[in-house]
Amino acid sequence: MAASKTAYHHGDLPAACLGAALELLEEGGETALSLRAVARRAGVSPAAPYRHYADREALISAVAAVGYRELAERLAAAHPAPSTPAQLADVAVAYVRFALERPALFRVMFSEPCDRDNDERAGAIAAVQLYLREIVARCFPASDPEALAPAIWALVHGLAFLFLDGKLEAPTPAAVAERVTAAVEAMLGATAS
Amino acid sequence: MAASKTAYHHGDLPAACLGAALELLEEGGETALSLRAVARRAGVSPAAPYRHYADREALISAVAAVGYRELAERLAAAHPAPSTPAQLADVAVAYVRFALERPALFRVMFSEPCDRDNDERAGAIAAVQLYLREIVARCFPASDPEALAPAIWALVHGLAFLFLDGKLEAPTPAAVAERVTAAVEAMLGATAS
DNA sequence: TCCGAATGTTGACGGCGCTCACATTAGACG
DNA sequence: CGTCTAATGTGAGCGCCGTCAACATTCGGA
Repeated sequence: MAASKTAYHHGDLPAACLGAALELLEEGGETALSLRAVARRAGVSPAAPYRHYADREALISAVAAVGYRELAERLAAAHPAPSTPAQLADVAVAYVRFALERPALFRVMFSEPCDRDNDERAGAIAAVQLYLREIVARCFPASDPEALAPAIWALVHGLAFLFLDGKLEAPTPAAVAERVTAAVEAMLGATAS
Repeated sequence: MAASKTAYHHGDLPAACLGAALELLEEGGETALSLRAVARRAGVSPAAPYRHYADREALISAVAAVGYRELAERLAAAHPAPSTPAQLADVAVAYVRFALERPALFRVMFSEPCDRDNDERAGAIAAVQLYLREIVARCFPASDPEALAPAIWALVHGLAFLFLDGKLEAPTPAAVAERVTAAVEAMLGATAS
């Protein structure tokens, strides 16, 4: 739009690449996310993205960062500040639902060695951990959050991946939600009582 | 060895490909596992593997199947028939340790859409589920295995991936084991009591 | 012994990530 | 308002990849 007059300089290639990458991911999965395809979609030569992203990994990290933000929004929308196991289960369902609705994005967020040098990703992870610790402290005041928070994250994260990879089956989103709440309550209901 | 006289027909190319694939995976991670590299290592032309594996996916599925067998062995070695939460925790530690010691193989086993048409993979998954259900029935006779077994698998599986992807930190294998047992007991100790 | 089926080779196609030399332009500075 | 530099995009090209089709070789049964 703002750059239509020149046709040489794009205007905002970094953002355009990010958008194109997210679209490609949605449409064709991880494999469809190639730098060349991104460049094509942005209407630019194959080498242009390299001015803004060091390599494919860098673009993917940027995509992952977007994913972290969207996941955080979804969790907050499920419940802003859960304080009971049932509310925690709602957040867990939102987590798994996000994974199943945007599988490629979720995989990009978590299925990579996750280079430490990316501050944005590291920050997002730290934020998740802090967020979880608060929830656990509210829901289970008697527990040790240092042990329970990672355990809960692992439980939910594991459910997400097992469903994603077809290791656990559930025909409908509602069935998924049911199995997730069942799993969470099977573990945490007991802990709470 | 047995095929050195002809030099045209390999002798057992499928097995050689599988072996080469596992080696490449160990040495260079997922990215190093290309059909061409496998063919090179097997001392054969790039197109030869296609006589035995329909495509890259098929080879990878075969690799994954090997991984499932090895994982099963490791779990059985940790404890043949766990019947207490502590013994279950040992199995959990073995699971996570396997993931961390052979990260690329573990990723291949679980980080793929897992095409349904592969009986071998589907069978392996079913076996894991059955195995787990038995353990749960032994450890927590009062519980509903239908809900608890997937939950436990998810917990351990999630721990494995979070460690693998650097989302949870632990400097040494011993520290990993400690965190895993802590997580398992934080959840299951309460359930058992 | 001979012939078909199984197996391996050669060569090719398009796509990929990435690099380098070059072209174009924006924007700071005089 | 002009000029020069740094930022940005282009084009060509490298080696790798997955995959296929046509061809060569060999094994095993009739």
